[in-house]
Amino acid sequence: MPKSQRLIQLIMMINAKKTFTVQELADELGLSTRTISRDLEELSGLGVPIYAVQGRGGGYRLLRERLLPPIAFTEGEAVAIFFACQSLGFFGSLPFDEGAASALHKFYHYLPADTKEQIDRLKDRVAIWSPERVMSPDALRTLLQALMTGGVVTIAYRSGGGPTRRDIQPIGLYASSGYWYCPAYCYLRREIRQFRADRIVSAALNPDHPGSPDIAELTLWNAMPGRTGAAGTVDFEIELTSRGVWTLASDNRFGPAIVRRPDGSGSASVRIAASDVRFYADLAWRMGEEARVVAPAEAVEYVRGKIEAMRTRYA
Amino acid sequence: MPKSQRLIQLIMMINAKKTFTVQELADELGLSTRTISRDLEELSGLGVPIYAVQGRGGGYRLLRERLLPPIAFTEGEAVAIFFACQSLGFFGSLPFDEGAASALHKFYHYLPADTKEQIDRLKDRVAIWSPERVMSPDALRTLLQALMTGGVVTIAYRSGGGPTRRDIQPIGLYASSGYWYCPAYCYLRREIRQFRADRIVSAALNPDHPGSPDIAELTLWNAMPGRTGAAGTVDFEIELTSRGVWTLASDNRFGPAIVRRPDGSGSASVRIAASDVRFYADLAWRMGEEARVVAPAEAVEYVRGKIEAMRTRYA
DNA sequence: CTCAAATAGGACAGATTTCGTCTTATTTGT
DNA sequence: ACAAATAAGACGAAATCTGTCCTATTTGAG
Repeated sequence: MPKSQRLIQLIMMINAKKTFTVQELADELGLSTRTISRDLEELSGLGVPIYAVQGRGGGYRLLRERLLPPIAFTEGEAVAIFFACQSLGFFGSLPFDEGAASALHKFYHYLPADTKEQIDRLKDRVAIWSPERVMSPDALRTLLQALMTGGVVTIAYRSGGGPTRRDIQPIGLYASSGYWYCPAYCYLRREIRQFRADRIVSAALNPDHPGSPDIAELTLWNAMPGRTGAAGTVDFEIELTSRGVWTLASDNRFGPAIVRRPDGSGSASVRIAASDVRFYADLAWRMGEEARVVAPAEAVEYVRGKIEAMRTRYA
Repeated sequence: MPKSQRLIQLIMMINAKKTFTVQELADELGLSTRTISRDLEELSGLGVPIYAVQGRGGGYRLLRERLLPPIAFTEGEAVAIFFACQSLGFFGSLPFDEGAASALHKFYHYLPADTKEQIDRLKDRVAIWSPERVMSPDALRTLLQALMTGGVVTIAYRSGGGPTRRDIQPIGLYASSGYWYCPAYCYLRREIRQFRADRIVSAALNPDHPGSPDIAELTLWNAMPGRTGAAGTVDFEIELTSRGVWTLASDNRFGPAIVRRPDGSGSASVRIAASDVRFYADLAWRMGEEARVVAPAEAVEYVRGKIEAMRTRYA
């Protein structure tokens, strides 16, 4: 095999191992150690971040960097990666932050001139915003670490009923409309719950609590549909003004269920878990006069109660 | 220069040009055309996506791919890029979709085994969700294209007052809490407006309308603060129950302004543009009994009116 | 149709690099 | 002190690479 090809093969082999000795590589490639030694020297001069540790137990190491072999990216791919990393940056306070930032740099730097131009033009014109970046990334980082090891985290949580302290075993971590949520098994309540990361006041790995392997195996996808409509379902029905139809059309809960009338107004009926009635009633409440809850009776009563409460407050 | 280094230099040179002839490279490197020809052959066999066009005016071309030189990525960077691309995918209906997907593939494929494991573990446990993916990416793609060329787009828009048809010149494109917004100069209203992409029924580039160069130079950042509080400002003041404090603490408009009382309740006062009073009153309305608008009087009246309207509707 | 500008690729001798072996020095953990 | 590693110089033999000189083929332009 010609040297040029061997070097590339070497990069890949190095890439796959963390540490290695010259002897190992020499055996694998059927070459003398001297040759490999020279090759590594050359690679090093070429920018591959390896370094040598002399002495017994020594060998070559990768400088905590894992190099990618010279993959070719499409222009489109490069642009996509750029924006993906950029939006990750906008998200603020998230586990991969620095990684994304430095990748962005390297990436941009090595891009051909005209792709750079294209990116320059778009970079100040396209963005993915997340409304806030108030929380510290510490909690997120801890949760992420627990997620990888399947460990348990002790958190101080600002819940609706006041601050609590509890052990949780994270199952996943997801961002939605600007917040990070962490579904986790709560050892205090003995069930799977969702925690909003910005309400976690402090978080620390709990090394004494082993955690359950069963829970460590759960993923976002099979933990989420936990909304087992245990107590049965009801039909939630609302009347909408024409403006209400317009506003709610883009809602992903009601939107698809809207039935429009010729005059522009409409109605929507969705089947929901009985336990979610209040939640949906609150959704309808937000719409103000544009929506009127028709069923179930419980929801109508709830809204009426709310109206009366408001009247009293504003009397 | 040894061949191995020359090959890498060649990759970079190729990367910088779109097309080139063997002669050019030979001159630049001071080698014979035959050698360069052989080198290119080798590079091609190595996976560099070049192809040749024979005949007069021919030469070598890059297969619409721009290769990156062999950059080394940190493990952290690789993970970050992976998730960045993944979340881009979750966003659905966005211009860089396929690019991100295929980059993801290449990336994953070439990753070292243990980084792969790490990613595998996280991939089903960490996600950035966007609530919906209802809209077709066509409109977005058109807007993006106009953004790059500084062109004008004719859109059919489902606005609050009913469907309209207008020419707009896009200034930017951003995603926020699950929606795509396009700030653009509207030739119908003769001012800069925000359009929500999912309300754009159809969009097509308007080649007859040249568009204004001034507007093409605007970016998201200098177009957004257009909220020039022309008509003066007012203090918007609300009272909060303790639960109200808890809920609103994470709001980025009111959150920082909340003043807590010993009993857990609180109040918040923010200075806003006079024209935004209704908007803020609606925000407060969503909180139901947990918040009571105190000032300005206009907002209090607005809420009272809303309560009465609700009473009537639910009578 | 013809010409010029490209790539495609074979053959071969001579130049150059690469490789293995041998050697010595140095570092470092046990 | 020893063993296991890297570091690096020297040198002849082997392998590769390079340039030159070919011939074919493709393709656009006049």
